[in-house]
Amino acid sequence: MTDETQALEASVHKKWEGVFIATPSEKQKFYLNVAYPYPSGAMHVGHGRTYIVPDVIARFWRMRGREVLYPMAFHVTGAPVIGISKRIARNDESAIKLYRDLYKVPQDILDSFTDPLNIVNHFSNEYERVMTKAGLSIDWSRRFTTVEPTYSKFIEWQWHHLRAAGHVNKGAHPVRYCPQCENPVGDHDLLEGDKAEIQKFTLIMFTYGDAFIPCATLRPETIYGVTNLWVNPEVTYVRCTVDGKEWILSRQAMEKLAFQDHEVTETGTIPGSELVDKKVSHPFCGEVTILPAFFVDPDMATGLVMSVPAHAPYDYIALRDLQQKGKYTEIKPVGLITVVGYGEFPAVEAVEKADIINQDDPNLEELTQTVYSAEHATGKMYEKYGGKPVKFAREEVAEVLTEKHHSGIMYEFDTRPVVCRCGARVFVKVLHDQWFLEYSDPAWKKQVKDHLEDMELVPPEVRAEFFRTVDWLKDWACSRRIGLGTRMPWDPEWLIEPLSDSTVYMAYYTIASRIKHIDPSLLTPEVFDYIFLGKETENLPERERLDGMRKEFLYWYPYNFRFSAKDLISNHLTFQLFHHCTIFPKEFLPHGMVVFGMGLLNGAKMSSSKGNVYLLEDAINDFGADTVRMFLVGSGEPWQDFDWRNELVSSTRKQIERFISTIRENLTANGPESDIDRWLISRIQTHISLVTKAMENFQTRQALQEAFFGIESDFKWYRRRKGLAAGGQETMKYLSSVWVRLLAPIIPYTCEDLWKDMSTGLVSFASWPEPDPSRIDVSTEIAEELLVKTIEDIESILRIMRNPPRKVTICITPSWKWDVFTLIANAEDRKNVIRDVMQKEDIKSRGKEAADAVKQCTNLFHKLPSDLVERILQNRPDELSIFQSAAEFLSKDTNLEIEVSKSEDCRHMKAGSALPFKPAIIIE
RNA sequence: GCGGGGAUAGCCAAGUGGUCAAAGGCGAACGCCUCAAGAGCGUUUCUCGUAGGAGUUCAAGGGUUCGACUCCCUUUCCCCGCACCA
Repeated sequence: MTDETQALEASVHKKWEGVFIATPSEKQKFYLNVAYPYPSGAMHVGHGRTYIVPDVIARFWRMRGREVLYPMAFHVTGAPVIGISKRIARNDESAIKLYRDLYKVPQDILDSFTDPLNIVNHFSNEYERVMTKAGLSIDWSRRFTTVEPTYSKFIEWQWHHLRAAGHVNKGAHPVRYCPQCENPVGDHDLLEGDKAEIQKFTLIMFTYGDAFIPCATLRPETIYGVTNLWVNPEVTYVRCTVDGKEWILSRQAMEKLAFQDHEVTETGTIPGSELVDKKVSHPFCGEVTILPAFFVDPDMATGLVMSVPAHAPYDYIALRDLQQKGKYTEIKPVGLITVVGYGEFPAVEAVEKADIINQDDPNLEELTQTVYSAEHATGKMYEKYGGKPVKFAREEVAEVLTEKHHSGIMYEFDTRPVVCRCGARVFVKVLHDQWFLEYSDPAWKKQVKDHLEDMELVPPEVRAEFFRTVDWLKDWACSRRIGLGTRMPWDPEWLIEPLSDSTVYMAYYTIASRIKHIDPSLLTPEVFDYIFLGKETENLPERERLDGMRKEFLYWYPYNFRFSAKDLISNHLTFQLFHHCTIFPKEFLPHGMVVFGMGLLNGAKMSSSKGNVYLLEDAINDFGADTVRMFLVGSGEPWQDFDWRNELVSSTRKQIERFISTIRENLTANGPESDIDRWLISRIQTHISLVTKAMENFQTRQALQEAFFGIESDFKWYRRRKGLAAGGQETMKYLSSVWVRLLAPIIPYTCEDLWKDMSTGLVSFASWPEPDPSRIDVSTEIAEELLVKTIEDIESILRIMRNPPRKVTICITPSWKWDVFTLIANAEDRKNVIRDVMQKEDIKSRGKEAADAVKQCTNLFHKLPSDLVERILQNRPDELSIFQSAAEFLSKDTNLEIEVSKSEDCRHMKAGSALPFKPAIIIE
């Protein structure tokens, strides 16, 4: 960035101090907001776009005379900063490197990061500083963080309502858990196995003497087909008391169950080999034998497996292996499911068909999947087992087993190992007394869907995804043991989960600057009931202040648009609808959402940990804020993914410089006005309309294209037509004034600076240009279009000519061809138009010439853009005088002698090929 | 795997049945200007073409249609989400 730009930005900043504070007024409001940041690091250019695009929209509506509220706050609840501060305290090298080198945190501040609050405080301030630097027109008077006592009071109020509505309930919940850290672990905390999912197995309890042997299965309905159990003879199993009952299972399984809600005590061991050939029994399959199998993994579920050879390829293969050695030949598969495309024993069939050799065959896994999916999709239980489709029977059987036959649940990862960052193995732990938000509630879902129908969603493609998300959401564990945040008002042992304390804060913004003046201890739920719901209670404190807040809320709410990247659709953006629907009456429900695409840096994902980031502040320092803004806006529409490439940014800088010098020159222009001035002014009206429309639709890129390049290219034509003559004084003033205002939302610094020499006041609050239909001059525009097209044709001919040209003759079409063209264009019946036209006396009399003209005009009609055809029909141009008055220009422009004549006055054979809007061109 | 969205010239992108060889920007080439460089301006940028034209294209394959980048089907590839995490 040059010193000049730096000085410019600094001087503009002074003018903007405090001016974007939004206050309710007589004006119509426009309230937009963005998902607030979690300030655990520095902003990069991807964040930049997230806040700059809404700023462009905010600036646009402000200029259109709306009272605009664009607030910002900081989300500091949750656990990440706690981890960060621990790592810094521990002197973890990669953490130190990230914060010291990439985020450029000074050493003394870094030292203070051992307190997590210092991290978020530091970066909140950084965010505000850099956002301001980027020219964001944010009302900072409403800034808050989510750990302030005042905000906590607001959250408590919100949660009272959620609970009163019956949406918060208690339950147990399986989570990934690290015994060493004594904490649940998320994806980010995992060294290995971050894709592992928790699977829910049903434990089928086989009776073995006085003990149970539990077998874990995902397919409880197959219990009817069990022919034997599998045990690994090389493994030593344990006997233990589980919740007062004797179980036999692998040691690993015992350890796992201890985390899953069971009281477990080891009482002895038993070698697997000892279990071989022993009998177990279950009411649903009778007595079966335990057989040896080496595929049984003691670290998978219970370490003992029930065998259903009819429907499970592994079981069949293991059995076949044994039987081929002449053992257990009396055991036969027992079928229980009919499947489309398979016979009595699908697994047997599949295995034999695939030529599986033994139980170590690598293709077995895939084969198993195929059989399982087929059975799940089309399988039906035998009549004697209920006859229901497998997908329904599965749950029903599990239920019966649980209720009557001692079955329970065991959770297990689908892939292993799962390892915590600390190096310890991760287990599935069942957390108790968890609070849940019941997003599964169909009635609640319905409320949200009904409201979604009425919402404005940009781009429209995301609508389907929102509906899918609502359908798909299950109960959400919303209480936490660790992290920063607000405590559950009725159960202060628990903290409110961070995504769940950030769903209605858009309402809090409306009162954020006023509520600071009230002692938090006075902020009872009744106070908020009054502010947000208008509910009166006796003895409300600070009545006057509350009235002020009530007024603000009523003025601003509901918000007009919320902006966020698309990755938040499946949680935050949908959550906030759920919460709004419960807490606020219909008239305060969100009006719209704009969903952004993701950001790339040099074609790769931006990632702080991989060092693939470009900090927003660096970008601003390197190129200037306006350049960064214009590049980000120009790289794609908000909902498209975008890619930041440094080498492309510098040309944006040049464009802004070109704009500045054009405006500066134009302001000193002192020429007289002429036809071409009328043309330019006419064109500007169209540009104003198009830019306005694009902005209204959040098409910021389209708006930029139209406002910058659209006007620039017309201006270039204007300069070309003017030649050396000075621009028209009034026209240039008008152009500059409109142009600067149209670009002000996108490059506000540049425009603010230019504006000071053109008008009083700030361009940020100047009125948005309005198109003036009376200044549209259709015939002048048509005339210029004719010239442009003709020049293009001349150039196209010159390009392929070999001999040096000297003179160009332009032959204008006779008016009867215009009549033909008009008839064709207006004809309702496309197919017979030629015949109809040839019926006309005056045309028919011209014979072959007329017939040719009809064909050519038809052709031409199809080639010209339809809107142009319409315009030239309504304003048939006087081609002769257009070319006569432009002859001098054409001559200079082409550097050739130009002659204009009517085609009937011209002897050249080509003269007859003249058509409407396409004069014959003869170059010699 | 499941759900949602995509694939257009070197790159970013506009374009939803004819008006499309396909807007605009970037990049590149050439020309003008200049002592020169840069900037600026102009032209070109799928292939061919001594007259404003012709030919082959819009991920791949198939289909509907007088006609498809645009509608339908299949395949391949890319992005987002798949949860207790901001």
